Amino acid sequence: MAGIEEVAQKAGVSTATVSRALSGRGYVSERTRNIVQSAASELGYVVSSTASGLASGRTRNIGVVVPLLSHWYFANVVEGAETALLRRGYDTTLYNLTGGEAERRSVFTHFLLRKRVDAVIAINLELTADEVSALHDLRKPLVGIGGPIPDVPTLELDDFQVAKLATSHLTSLEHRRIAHIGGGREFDVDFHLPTTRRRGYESALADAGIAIDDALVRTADFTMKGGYVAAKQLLGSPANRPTGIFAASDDMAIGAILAARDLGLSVPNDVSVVGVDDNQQAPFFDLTTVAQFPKRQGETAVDLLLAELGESIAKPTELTLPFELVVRGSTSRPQD
Amino acid sequence: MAGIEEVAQKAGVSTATVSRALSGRGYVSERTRNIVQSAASELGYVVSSTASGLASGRTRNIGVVVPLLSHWYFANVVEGAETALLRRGYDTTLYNLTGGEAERRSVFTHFLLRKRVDAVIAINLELTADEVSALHDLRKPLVGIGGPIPDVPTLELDDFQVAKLATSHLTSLEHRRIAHIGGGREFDVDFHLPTTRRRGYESALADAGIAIDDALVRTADFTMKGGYVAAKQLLGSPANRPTGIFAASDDMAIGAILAARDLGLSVPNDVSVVGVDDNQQAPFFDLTTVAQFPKRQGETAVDLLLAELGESIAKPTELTLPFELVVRGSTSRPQD
DNA sequence: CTGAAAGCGCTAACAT
DNA sequence: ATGTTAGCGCTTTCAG
Repeated sequence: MAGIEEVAQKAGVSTATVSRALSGRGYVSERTRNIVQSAASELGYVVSSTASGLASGRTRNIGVVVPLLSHWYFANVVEGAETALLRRGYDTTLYNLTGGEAERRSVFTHFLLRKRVDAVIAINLELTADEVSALHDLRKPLVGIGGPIPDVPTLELDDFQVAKLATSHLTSLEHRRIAHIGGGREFDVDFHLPTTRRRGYESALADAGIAIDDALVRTADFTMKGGYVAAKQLLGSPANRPTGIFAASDDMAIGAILAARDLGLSVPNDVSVVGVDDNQQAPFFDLTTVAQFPKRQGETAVDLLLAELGESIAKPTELTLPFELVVRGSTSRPQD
Repeated sequence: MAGIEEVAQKAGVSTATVSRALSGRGYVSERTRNIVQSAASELGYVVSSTASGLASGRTRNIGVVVPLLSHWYFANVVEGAETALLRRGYDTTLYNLTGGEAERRSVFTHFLLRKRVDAVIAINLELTADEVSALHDLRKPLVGIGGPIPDVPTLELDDFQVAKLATSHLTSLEHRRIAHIGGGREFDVDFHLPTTRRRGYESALADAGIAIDDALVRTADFTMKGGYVAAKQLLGSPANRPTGIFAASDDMAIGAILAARDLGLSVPNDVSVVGVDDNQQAPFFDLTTVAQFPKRQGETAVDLLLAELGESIAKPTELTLPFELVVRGSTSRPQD
């Protein structure tokens, strides 16, 4: 375990120069840098992050906080962020808040404050003013993904437009009876995603001159099963069966497709289905959906954060996340 | 940002005592400890992990290395590990190796060596002797999940018995024509999981006096689509259609169920299907499967590791991971 | 059981 | 462009 001293000796320079050569801060001649770098790699020298962190106040470690790692979306955001960070020489320290209020509090009052991280990415978390200011007091930059947090730059998906796009796809195919499977009230905490998506759906209907029919709106829990159950209700009703369904997630949309099949209805001939996400299963089920790009979201958050930390990175100016309609085989004009 | 000095002052003791009181190492009287603790919490003092790490050589941070975070299994193992670590006051630093050989090398020759972590959990990675000894030279304990690594304690699932259990479930229901959808050669690197599961399948058949028929063995890529395609082949063949299918993962098993449906075959009446994993979708598809418990696997790895680090934790003695047959509606006696 | 003081290994003025 | 040196904020001997 060689130390900086040995590298300095071997390279015939001072430890300060070694530090400068290896970290890239301060002036070092090309020549010296090369000498130092080869000395370091010959000795297998790697800086001690604790020593460097103590001396400089920078750890090259970013905290990433998620509500539930085992969910497709979060795992992908984290994966994207981790990859981008690693490429820049940063470590990723993960905080998964599945353990309830006490765990969340301990993360924010203890773990994030012990100066292990230079900055924090908060995914889909509505941070309290206290949580934000504790971090700001420590001069830790903070960026959010998924919804507005006061005083924090946040990457947001325009859920209204996403829903409107999905629904408009159906109206443009001349569907008139379009159902919506959205999220229940229990998912409306934090950033009101279910309500916003529902409003987008309604707006698209309004644009097409279609009256809103509450009987065509169901709520579920974002799972396949929830979508299945809701779709059974919608499609089983003898009168007024919808010819199109907009589900607020791919999982629910896939549930709806399976429900249609079980009722002997053909997708898309009898009923068209659109989802949101473009998750792993969407291509297999040939699902038309509005894609969002969680990995890229993680990368963008990293760019934003590192730019704030003063790394030479073009700071993303657009904080609105991209989305895109992916048309596959689950939608078509209504039959007859 | 109070420092240890201020806490010491407020509590009327030396910084050494504060350190001992807060870290729990060394003797401190009950009374003093209480005084120190309240002084610390009143001041909002949290130790600086860099300073503490530099002075003590311990970071209270564990590195977790996975091949692909966005996969159900890995996300769950990491989630289990993170939860267990957080409870013990440890941070989790994540390394996701999706970026290929260069990334892997940089993680092992650089990131893991800069003394940011006290120990490493390697999930489903066949570490080279060099990788292992680099870590051992730094006195970093290492535990593996998923396959044997020389000189490293590793939690292993007995894939042979898992496959045998799944297949025996079918033979015990008196199926005689049992197909297997396994993993292809490209998944046989690292720990030879596909081969081992196939041997378990064959062993169960042998026990039941059933001859092995290569026409009933297909390989796929562990996805729904792969399972679907393989099952279509198996179930579409006019002669010799199997009455049971053992798929080496739930995703492939679900693909097989969907293939059967598309052929107009009923599950389980015309064909029974068993998977491995008990993943999130398994209950919805009413899939009989051999469950493994990734979250618990992560927790067990943490217990093993922290015991090696000298934390007061009962060291798990059983390094073989539990599994369990979960019988749902996708299997029954063959009809006729 | 507690205090004094010497580092832990590096970085960042400051000087040259 | 490089060297000198004083810390960074703790932990841990060693004394008492």
